[in-house]
Amino acid sequence: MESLTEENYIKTIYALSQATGEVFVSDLARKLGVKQPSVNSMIKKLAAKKLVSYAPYQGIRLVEKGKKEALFIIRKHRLSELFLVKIMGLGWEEVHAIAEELEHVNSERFYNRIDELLNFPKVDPHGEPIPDAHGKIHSIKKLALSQIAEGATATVVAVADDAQSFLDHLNKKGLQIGDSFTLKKREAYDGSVILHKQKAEITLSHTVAERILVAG
Amino acid sequence: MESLTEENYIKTIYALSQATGEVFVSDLARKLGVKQPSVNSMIKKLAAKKLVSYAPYQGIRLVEKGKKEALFIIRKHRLSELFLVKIMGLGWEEVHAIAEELEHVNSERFYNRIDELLNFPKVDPHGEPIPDAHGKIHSIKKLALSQIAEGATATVVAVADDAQSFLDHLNKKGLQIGDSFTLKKREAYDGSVILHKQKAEITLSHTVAERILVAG
DNA sequence: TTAAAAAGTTAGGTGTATCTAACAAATTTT
DNA sequence: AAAATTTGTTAGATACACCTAACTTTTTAA
Repeated sequence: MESLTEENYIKTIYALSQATGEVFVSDLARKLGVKQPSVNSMIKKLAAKKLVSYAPYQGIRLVEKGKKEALFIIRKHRLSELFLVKIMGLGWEEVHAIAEELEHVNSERFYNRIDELLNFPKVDPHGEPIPDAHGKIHSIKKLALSQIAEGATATVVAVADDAQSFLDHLNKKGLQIGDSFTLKKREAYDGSVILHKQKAEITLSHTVAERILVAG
Repeated sequence: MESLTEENYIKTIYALSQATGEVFVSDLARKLGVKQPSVNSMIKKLAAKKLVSYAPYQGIRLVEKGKKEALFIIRKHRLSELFLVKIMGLGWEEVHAIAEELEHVNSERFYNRIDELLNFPKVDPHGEPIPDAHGKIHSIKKLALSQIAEGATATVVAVADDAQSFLDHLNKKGLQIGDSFTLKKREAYDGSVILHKQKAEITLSHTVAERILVAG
């Protein structure tokens, strides 16, 4: 059984490693709003518990046990969000903060019941996959952004082109792996799309949209 | 904003003072499963925050601010229990433990929404009154079943014990909140009672009858 | 009314999670 | 290659909530 703090570290390590691959002490400190020495000692502790592996300047990595932990926390978070939207009738933009608290509730019974009431959902309101009761994530179908429907919400999960120029282009547009958006409009004559990502509006050509893989 | 630990102290002080009037350091230590010195220093802290007043050998008392705190925690606990039973479909005997965790969730929005969905209920699944959004309690006079007269008719409104084993016992006897009955006979030698509930005859020991609260 | 039991206190110590200050190692920039 | 920046470390301190051991005060029972 991990402490609330340990849970937050593990969850954040997972999230950051999904987003950027490598997780440094400094990244984690920034994300958690604590100072580096705090992260340093917590990482040592998590490493001693065999939840993470770590070598300076090479990043923190979750090992099997830690990854499993992370998936269970994420399961609780995402089920909570969906539950708050679907059953409690709250708005998807206001549920994150509440789910941050609910995710630390310690009751298999509670979460399995939510799962059941929601009919074993595969994704949360942000389109993120929900790990099942065994901690398994059902591999999400990846779709080209160019193929999704107007009005649909999705999350960028991969790119189909590794070229520097392409990635630079995405950076300039302000789009990266992990970003969720709603497809606002598709122009019929050239297939370009207008996305809404949080408050920003992003326009992408069909060529670019074809190379972005989304799920949701 | 109080810490989780402080919340638990305040809630327990309230509960014990309802049950027995006076709350001693030793009572609180026993109930919370900590040692007396721990309670001693926490009480000092709560007193410094003007949440309780305390004099050795005279008991701990919640002052206005502390009482208000307590009522809000109790509101969250009882709304959680009712919510777990009514909306999540869990059994009344299994919700106490989950509500212990939910009650520390920090979201007015969440609890007010539950309140709304449940249509501003007055009592929880154990018949205990639920403080409203302003911390006000509307209560009815409750009497121990062990104290009512032979021949009298009454309705079960609450239980004075949340223990799983006790609730299971009541379920086995076929008695729940809201049931009406007539007290047919009280055995003089051991205080056990025989109730008639519709056509059924239910026998309860004195110990059990003491823990069932009824309204006439 | 004295002895025993219960109630409460202080002193000093533990583990957790954080901090600042000072320093060291690696990477990036110039 | 030197300088600057980023990244990471250790050492030592703090607040919290708990503990044990030793002690005192009050209440209760013999």
